[in-house]
Amino acid sequence: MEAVVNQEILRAGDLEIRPAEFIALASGKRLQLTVRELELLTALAERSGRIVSREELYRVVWGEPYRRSDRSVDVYVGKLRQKLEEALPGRRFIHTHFGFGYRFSPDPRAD
Amino acid sequence: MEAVVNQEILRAGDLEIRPAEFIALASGKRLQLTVRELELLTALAERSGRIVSREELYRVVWGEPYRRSDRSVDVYVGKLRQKLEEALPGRRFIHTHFGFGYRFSPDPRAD
DNA sequence: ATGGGCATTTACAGCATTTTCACACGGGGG
DNA sequence: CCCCCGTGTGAAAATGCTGTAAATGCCCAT
Repeated sequence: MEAVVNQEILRAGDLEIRPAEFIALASGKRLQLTVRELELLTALAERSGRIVSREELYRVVWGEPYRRSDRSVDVYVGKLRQKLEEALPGRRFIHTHFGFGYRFSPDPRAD
Repeated sequence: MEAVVNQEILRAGDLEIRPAEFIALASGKRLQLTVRELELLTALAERSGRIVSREELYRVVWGEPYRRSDRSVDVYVGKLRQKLEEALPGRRFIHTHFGFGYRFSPDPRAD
């Protein structure tokens, strides 16, 4: 399934994402994310647990054309990590898989 | 796309390979492979049972040009054996055929 | 027009992966 | 039984990927 939907509410640990309202909450507190950041986080959370390639992420969040040299995904993953770390210190949601891409995991144990 | 399929799940004994997700499992436990390692394992598993020449393996995994002096395939077969041995001790999946190449066999009896 | 916020691009250091290399081993033909 | 050449292995060298910060460009509201 290409993930469910935009009217959905995504939960992942202490995180709650409401794509329809352009809102993400960390332990009930609202995260100050930009549109891109929110969309990237949503895309990752919708694919929770599996490794997602930059190519796929770029396609979904930015829309089609993707050049191997484009580092946008990396940069935005960095920004997300920063804001998530600030909101929920010590947890790590987004994992790097060298050569493959990124994986979102709500569960600290499944790392 | 090369040969069969990326959406496929390959099974071989206690091994399971999901090329689409960049994952290989040994008895359900996830193998920590790099891109090359995973691609080589996939190439071998897709040709399970037959002897595959270095030339063919190199062509499929690396892409064309192959020099007789290149030992990359050997080195990576070594790395795979090491990681497989660690995950599934005593089994032997990749067999050497002196002068010809390698053969992948999921079945311990068919050696 | 100007400033502010966001998106994108670039630069670079650090490190994981990949490739290359040297050497020891061993199977098979003579 | 020996020798030769193909092979396994470990490690060094080269390559390429990623995290981070900072520069640049873009758009909108004022």
